[in-house]
Amino acid sequence: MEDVPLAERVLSCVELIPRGRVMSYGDVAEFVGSRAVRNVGRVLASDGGTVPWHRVLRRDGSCAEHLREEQLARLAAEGVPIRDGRVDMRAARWDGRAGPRMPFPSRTGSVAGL
DNA sequence: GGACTGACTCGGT
DNA sequence: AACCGAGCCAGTC
Repeated sequence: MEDVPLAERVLSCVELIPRGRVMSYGDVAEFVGSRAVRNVGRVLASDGGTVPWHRVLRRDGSCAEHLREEQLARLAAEGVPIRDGRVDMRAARWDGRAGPRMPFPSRTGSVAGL
């Protein structure tokens, strides 16, 4: 994770996202130790075909136009909660550092998935 | 070496 | 809630 190109770190991170969970572009960037949040999208645009790119979306749960349909379809198939065309980030957002089953640090005080 | 780009994010209106 | 403008930085030309 040091001399490896950012692009590879990004791809590795995306591969780690468990089924049924999502991360925002910003989360991925932070996870790989970069603030190049825009590059995450660029990396996926060129090499995303090899990783579960559909588990990466915007912070507000919406996603890029050209991906919206397929992304939502795939996520829905994995059981990701979707409300009115956007992913329910509160419930599906995954913090790689904390682990797949961690409840959410309560911005809302409630637990994920409820 | 410099300028441009983008699957983003955030704060202010 | 939606729109706008500015900041961000690795890759590409």
